[in-house]
Amino acid sequence: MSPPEKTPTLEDVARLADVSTATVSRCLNFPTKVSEKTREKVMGAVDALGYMPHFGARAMAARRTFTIGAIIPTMDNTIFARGIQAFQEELQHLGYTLLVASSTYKPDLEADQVKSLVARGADGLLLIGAERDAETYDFLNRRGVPVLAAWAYDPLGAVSTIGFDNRAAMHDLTRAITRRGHRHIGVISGILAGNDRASGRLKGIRDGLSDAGIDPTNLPVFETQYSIDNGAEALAQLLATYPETTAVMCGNDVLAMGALQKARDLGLNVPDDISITGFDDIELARVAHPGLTTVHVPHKEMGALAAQRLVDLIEGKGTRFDTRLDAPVVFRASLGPACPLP
Amino acid sequence: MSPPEKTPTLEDVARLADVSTATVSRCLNFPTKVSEKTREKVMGAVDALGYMPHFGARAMAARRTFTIGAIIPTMDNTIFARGIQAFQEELQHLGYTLLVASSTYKPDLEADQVKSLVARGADGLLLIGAERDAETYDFLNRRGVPVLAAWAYDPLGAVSTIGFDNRAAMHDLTRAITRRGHRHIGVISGILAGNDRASGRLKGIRDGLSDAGIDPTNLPVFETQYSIDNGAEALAQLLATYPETTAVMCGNDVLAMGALQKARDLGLNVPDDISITGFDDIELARVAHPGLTTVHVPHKEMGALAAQRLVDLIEGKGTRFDTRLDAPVVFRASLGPACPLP
DNA sequence: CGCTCACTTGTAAGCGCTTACATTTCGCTT
DNA sequence: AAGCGAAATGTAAGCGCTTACAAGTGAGCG
Repeated sequence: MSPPEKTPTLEDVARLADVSTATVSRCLNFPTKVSEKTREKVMGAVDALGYMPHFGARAMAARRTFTIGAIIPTMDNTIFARGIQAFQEELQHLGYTLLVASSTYKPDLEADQVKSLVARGADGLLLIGAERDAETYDFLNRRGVPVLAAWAYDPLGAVSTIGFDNRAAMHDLTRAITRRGHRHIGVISGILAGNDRASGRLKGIRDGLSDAGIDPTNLPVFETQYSIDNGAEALAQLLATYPETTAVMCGNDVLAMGALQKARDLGLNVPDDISITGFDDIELARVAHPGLTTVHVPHKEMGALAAQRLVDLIEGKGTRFDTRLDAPVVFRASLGPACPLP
Repeated sequence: MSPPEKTPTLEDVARLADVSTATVSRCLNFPTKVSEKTREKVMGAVDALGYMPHFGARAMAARRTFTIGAIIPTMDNTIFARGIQAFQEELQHLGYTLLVASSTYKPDLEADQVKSLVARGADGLLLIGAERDAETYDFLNRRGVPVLAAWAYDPLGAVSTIGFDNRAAMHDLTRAITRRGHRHIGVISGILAGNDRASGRLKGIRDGLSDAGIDPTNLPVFETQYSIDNGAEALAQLLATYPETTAVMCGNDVLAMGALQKARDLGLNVPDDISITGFDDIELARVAHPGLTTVHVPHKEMGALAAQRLVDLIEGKGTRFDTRLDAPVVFRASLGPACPLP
């Protein structure tokens, strides 16, 4: 085992190519600013040495990193995967690198990660949802770091947003359910505290029920962390407490999958005995049996657009963007007959 | 909108606390090396200014980042999520930060990311699987960057590994299947090229069949990327070509889920008409209907141990580790009766 | 009461890169 | 052939932090 060789530096390259460090730097960053001949010499030296610029040094000298940070609540399920994937692809396209962190839905962890990403030199940040401490936004603002809140649409909020209207989408879905004649509806929601998406969705349900003349005051709401198991567990509890329920609206598809499985385990037929709906339209929703009626979130579109907007923000091509996307209801077999209309 | 204030530097803190920059630095990095009194002064100044050390500068000066990079093939499904989650938690515990990149199963993209992570100053790297270009390992070796290959066990390979024996695990599962009397077995595998886990698993199947006196030469193998849809599609093709098949072994749970759904769509009963097995034991496998017989991969244990080993490697507390974990078969309803034993 | 030694603190030299500014080179014009 | 501006290159000053080394400060000791 030979001792690790000193990693080559810009200076080594300069020496080997017999030019100044400035020329090497220019050659790497602005190839056109250098003559054909020297460019070849330099590139030859770069290859020969296997040189790679030291990121920290570059960040320090250039005050730019071409890195963007994203903090997502969880990597544990695929809710955010598609969107982030698209975000990252578009970013790469635009010449930026993505750094992802996961906050496990903890606001204070998120706050720390914001600082850490900024300390790491992130040129901009993608955050999920728009609701968070003003302190965090202040910090970012003071530092001059652009932020984009995705999975959210709030043109009046503190920062640029891109997303859809969680409340409106769930409102639509609720209307579809009440129109089918369902009167006894239960909700399995994600944890509401500090999660504007979850609370927006719940609001949509309540509003939808009101519209249909159903008093949402005593709406059964079971709040639990997003996971299949929790969804299953919640359904069991829900039905134990409110056996008259004919439709269960879940805060996302993962919970709905759990509910679906549990319903089957309980010997219930979906949708004949009970209807179940989700939110997100992840792959699973489509292949589930029965197919899950849910709200389609335009993950890919949102991710790609988010990248563009954020880069625009970073490069000063705008100071505020709010983009609203459609999140239509997708009807599949899990929502079905319940009662004839009254 | 006020202009972004200059972000405070170590020097600002030093000035405010009326000490030298060296003292501030020491105070932050080795609190014990500084007197109680100055520590308070300094920390007061740090808070007052909202100071955060500039990561790049620190990396450059200290030649350490306390950052570890991980490159996983995909974030698109939950295969790696649990393991990485555990890895990250343990890392945090040990005072390190995790940087994740996704290679989308492309070896050359992975190679680039290795370089990028090293340029970013990663003190060590976690890679998935042990099979890759010697060039990459050479590079890492020359740079003196420790690597740990997870989801792999190969004490003779180029680098430290932690994982389980993919071949042996699948061999066990195959034995269980042949013992039930299945003779017509089909395989839905992940892409084999450049994926030692996928090929190890296939080898395990072939070996298992040989053991049972079944010639694996003409074993039907459908190779496809990991996704539910692809699993479904592959099952359809498989059954169209080999209708006599009574058991389908899938390269992972995601493929198996697709196969399960498709089987139902085709009006087949699992396991009465056909048995289906997976690999990984993700949450879905347990709640699926019927429950999926699969190989349990000790994701959490592997992730946590990987963190410890890698940090040991980085801190010079060893130069080579190979850890082998158990990956037992988990029997659930998807593997069932087929034929009475011959 | 002066001296040693163990702590604390300060000084200053980089770490590897970018970039404003100075200088040189080169192709043309006159 | 001299002169000129544009293009190419070099010089050197940082960017914000760590750390070897020097210097200062007291407590404890004879």
